[in-house]
Amino acid sequence: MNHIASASDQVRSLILEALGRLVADSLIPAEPLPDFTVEIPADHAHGDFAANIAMVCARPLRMPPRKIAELIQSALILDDSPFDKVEIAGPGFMNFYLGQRWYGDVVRSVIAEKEMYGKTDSGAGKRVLVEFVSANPTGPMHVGNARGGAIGDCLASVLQAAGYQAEREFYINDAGNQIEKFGKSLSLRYQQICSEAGQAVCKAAADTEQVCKMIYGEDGKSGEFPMPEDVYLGQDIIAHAKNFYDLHGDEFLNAPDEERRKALVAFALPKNIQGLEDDLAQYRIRYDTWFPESRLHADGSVQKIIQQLKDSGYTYESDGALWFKAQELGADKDFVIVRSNGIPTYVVPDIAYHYNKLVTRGFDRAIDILGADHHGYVPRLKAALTALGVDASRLTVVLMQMVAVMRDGKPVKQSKRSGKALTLVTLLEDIPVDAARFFFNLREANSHFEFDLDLAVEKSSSNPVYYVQYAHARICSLIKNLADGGVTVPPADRAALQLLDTTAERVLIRQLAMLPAEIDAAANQLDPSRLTKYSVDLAACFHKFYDACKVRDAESEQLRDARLMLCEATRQVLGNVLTMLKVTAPEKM
RNA sequence: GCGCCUUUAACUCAGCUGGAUAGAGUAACUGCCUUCUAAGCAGUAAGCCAAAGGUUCGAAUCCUUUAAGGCGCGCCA
Repeated sequence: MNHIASASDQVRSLILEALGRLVADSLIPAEPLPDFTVEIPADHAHGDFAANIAMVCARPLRMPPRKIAELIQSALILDDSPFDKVEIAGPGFMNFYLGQRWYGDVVRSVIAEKEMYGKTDSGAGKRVLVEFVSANPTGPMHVGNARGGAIGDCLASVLQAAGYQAEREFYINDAGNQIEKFGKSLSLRYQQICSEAGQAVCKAAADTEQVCKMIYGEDGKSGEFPMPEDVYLGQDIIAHAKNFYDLHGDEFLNAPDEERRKALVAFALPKNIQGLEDDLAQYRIRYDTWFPESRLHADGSVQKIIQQLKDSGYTYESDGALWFKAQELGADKDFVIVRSNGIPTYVVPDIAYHYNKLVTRGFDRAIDILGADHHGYVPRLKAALTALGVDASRLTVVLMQMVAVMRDGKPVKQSKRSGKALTLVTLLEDIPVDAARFFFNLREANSHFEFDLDLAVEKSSSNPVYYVQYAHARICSLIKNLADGGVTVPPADRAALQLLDTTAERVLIRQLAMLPAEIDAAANQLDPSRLTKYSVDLAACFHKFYDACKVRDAESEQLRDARLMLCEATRQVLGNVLTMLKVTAPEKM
């Protein structure tokens, strides 16, 4: 039950009814009315809902706003409404104040609806595919993937809570140039290991890890084991080569280049993909689908898309390559889809992939979580979909700004190529999953994010996740204490709940009431960080209530029971939100 | 050169479709545990909302210009 939305709707209809009476009594002229807003004022001294009807009517009615407000007020009938009173304030705002019954109803709803409380059906069962992380399987995941993971996973949860049929998907780039590069890198490392110098290292080193370190050297490419420019240098590549060597010895050393690379990729790639799956599982992310790019090549989708693009008339040949007229469809410039060497560029599988999502599999919407460095590519992808006759607005790309990793107050360079970037796994060795997920979801995707390593490693109370978890643990402990004394949470009782009338109690209840509206807002704006912020606010409301109101030693048993119900409702809501964020809700800390 | 993003307190950031005296958390300083978890609460101090114009009853929010920073602009992915 969304008590906020329903109260807000009632403000609107009460005003419209009042205006109708005023017109009927000829107290105001029958003019068409402009739109007006009903909002929740920042300061609750200004009521629980404020309407600007009088101000927006000033011009068409040619009357001062406060005068209009007074007329409307005199015509309002508040009986049977959730409101106690209406006041006129400031330049002509009409401030509506909720009555005690409304507050009690919120608590009753939460307790009755339990883990269902907060869910809405705004999504009307529409099928949405959320694709996120989709990290390159040629190496480990980095900090940016950690952010994308937290955002994408929570967004999917939020959409589900808002009544969408949301699925999570990981797109595996297991084809194309980067796989070539992967093979080349593995092959070179394998050859190095087979070499005399490599064998010497293997004998001298105690284990594979040490072999990797020694071969990697200072920067991964110099010293005894030089590497060219266009390869992956990370130690994980060396480890794969070494493991492959341990299995096969040098039997592939003199094999044709192509064959050696193929064997190495076939050996290493599945391991990497499994690694991604394991690491993400540790990060509490489980995908509905792992979709391999190679499938689109194998089933002819890529070739078919090229033909369809040609048929659309939006292609032309130039310099022996096939170009797509993206500019005519809103993108910044045209781009190549098939190189002069006959190999399609990376965008083609991408187009085929999104076509697969929206047409072949028939999702109503596709949402991609991408790093901001891909922003230039989005209009191109959309242009291609448009050419294919797909409504491009069904694809929404949520861009996340880069994560700036800070150590000792200075930015840490994230070099992907040298393999020295901070990995998700390393990160999770230092900070708990709860903290990482919460932290990466604290800011909206579009905000530039500063990740302070020293702070994250600290595990200190400055991390807001503890603040929220503490509120939950505090309630659990409180309820347990009372239960030990024979006092259990009573069945929702309307009369008792009327007693919750102090500021702290009412503020807390209003915050409980906000959950469904927050979920809808987060789903509409594709911004799951709203829920994280909501949980912090809710925890703050509870801590204040806890400080201001005694439960066990309340003035009366009835009040004690009412407060106990409020605690239970708060525990429920905190739990519901933390579940969505996949952060644990501890019973004690 | 062109495009996208950002600029709010000492630091990290909120501020919903324009609304009433600009918010939180850190850090600083003051108080509050013989009573339900002090990982908490209350308070003090801290701001020319990057700058300048414009739109209107009303602007941190919308428009234009400027400045600073980040990221893109390949027959790489």
